[in-house]
This record gives sequence, structure tokens and C-alpha cells, in this order.
Amino acid sequence: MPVDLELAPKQKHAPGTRCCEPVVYPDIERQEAGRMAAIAKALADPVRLQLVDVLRKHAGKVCVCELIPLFDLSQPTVSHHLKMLRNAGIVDSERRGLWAYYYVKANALKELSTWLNPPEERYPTADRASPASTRSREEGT
Amino acid sequence: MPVDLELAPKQKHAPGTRCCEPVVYPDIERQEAGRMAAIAKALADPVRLQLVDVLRKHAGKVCVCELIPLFDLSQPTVSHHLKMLRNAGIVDSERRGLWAYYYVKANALKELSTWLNPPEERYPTADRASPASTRSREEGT
DNA sequence: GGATTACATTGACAGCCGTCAGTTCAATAG
DNA sequence: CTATTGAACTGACGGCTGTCAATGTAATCC
Repeated sequence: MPVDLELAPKQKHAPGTRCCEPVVYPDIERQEAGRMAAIAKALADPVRLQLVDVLRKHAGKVCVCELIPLFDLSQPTVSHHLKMLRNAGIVDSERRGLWAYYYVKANALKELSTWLNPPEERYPTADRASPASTRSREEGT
Repeated sequence: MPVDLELAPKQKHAPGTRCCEPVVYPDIERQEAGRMAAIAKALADPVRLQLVDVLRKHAGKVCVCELIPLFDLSQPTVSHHLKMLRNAGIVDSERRGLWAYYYVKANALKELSTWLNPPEERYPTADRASPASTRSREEGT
């Protein structure tokens, strides 16, 4: 049965003890997180990741007819993946006659890449778990 | 999955015309793509991305009870997301008494980060669509 | 014109994902 | 011991995803 935690003081914890120092959370992160998660979602499939990899490595515009035989997938499935990548803003396409050429949009992966790649190793080493202890950083690289 | 190149004159194209130069695809990419896609999948949700962000920024071990109020989600849902991050090998946890502390594992994001971050901004702007161009660099086996 | 080609779209299907209410479990407090 | 607390687990539900066969569409060739 549900417990009435409304009436009690919100943080009981152990008397005089805290689990860790409070975490503040900047609301600005939220929009950014949404955008980056959308990019990550588009890359969250091996086929799409390989597609982006091939397009990046060839650094030009690659025809769909060259992409299809790279996978054991039907043409509509590859087309579907390309569409998802385009909807995510990662790639774009251009038609020339019968053929469609895809390419990776510049800076499309920049935000996620920047977030993943911290510009500096300037993370403080405070251990928020035990405020009394003077430990720091248990994992070396 | 396998890169099975057809030997038959599969490519009709327009007579005497090619859509673009052939794309070779290193098979080694496949495993790597699978691993990186799994990491991307774990980050493909705003909540999980924010969780990782908070854990990274605090650079120590953060108690779950501090993570829960950051989101408008039930405790089981946050726990579920943390489990997915752990299963993906991105975070790990440690119990101390009643509390559980989560932290980002070192190097967990390294592979994806490296792939996203091109080692060099040396992308030429060769256009593979025009057969007249004289590029070479097709990375052989 | 009709036939062919390259690619996109549709519809259907199984499987996974995000969420919550409810429950369970382990550790602590009294 | 019992009561309480922090966190994980279970079951359920709607929605989304990856895949294919079939179809549609636009451009090209005869």
C-alpha cells in the first residue's frame, strides 16, 4: 500500500546524514538534451551508423544504388534508414536524373560530438557521496 | 550483413554512364558499428542523456535519491533508465547502505566520441557524382 | 507512346521502448 | 522483533522501430 510521504519532511535520510550533496540541474540542458538525443537516436542503429560512416568517408555525394548492396537489406529498408537520417538532419540528398545522391550535412554531428568530447579534462574530483571523507577519484583512466 | 558483391552486370545505369564511383566497404566496420550503435541507443533518450550529463558533471558518485527529483518521472522509470545505461556499460553503481550511487565509467563513451570527432578537418569536397573526377583513395582491403 | 530503371511510399507485422502503479527486497532505525 | 526507507523488479499498456512485399512515381531509353 502507498505510504504517505507527503506529511513527513521530504528528506528523511539517516538522522544527520545525507546521501550526497544536492544536485543542481540547469534547465537549459533540456532542449539541448532533446536535440542531442534525437541525433543519438538516428545513430542508434548499426545500419544507419554504417551509412553515415560510408558517406563521411567518401566525403562526397554517394548514389543510393551504391549504398544498397552494402547491406543485406531490401531497397525500401535502406531507403527508410536514409529517410530517418535525413529527418534527423544528419544527411541530405540531391537528385540528378534517376539517381539520388546522399551526403552528410556539415556540422550535423557537431553538438553531440562536442558534448561527448569534453574540451578539457577539467572535471573536479569531488566525491559527492561522503562529505566527510577526503577521498578523491577512485578510477584512474 | 555480408558485403556480397555481384559480378554480373547488375548495374545497368544509363549506357556509358555511372552513378558514381564504386563504394568499398570494410567489413571490420561492422562490429564497431554494432558497439557504437548500442552506445548511441543508450543515449537516444533525453532523460538518459541528462542522467549521463549530470553524472559526468558531478564527476563523483551521485545518489539515486538526488537524481529522481530532477525529472518528472516516477522512481521506477528513473531506475529503469539507469539500468539501461548500466547494461550499455556507460555507468556503474555502488551501494552504500540504503543508497545507491551511480557514476560514469571511464572511457565508456570513448569509441563513439572518437568516431564522431574526425581526427582532422580534412574532408575534401570531391563530388563522387561526376565520373570525370580523378580521385583515388578507395581504401583497399 | 511503352518499357525500363532508380528510388520513394504504403501497409503490414513482430518486437522493442518509455511509462506508471503496484510490489518486492534489503538495510536501517527504534 | 516491527516499521520505515531507498531502490529495484514486475506486469501492463500505447507507441514507436526495423523489416519486407507490393505498389507508386519520376526520369530515361527504345
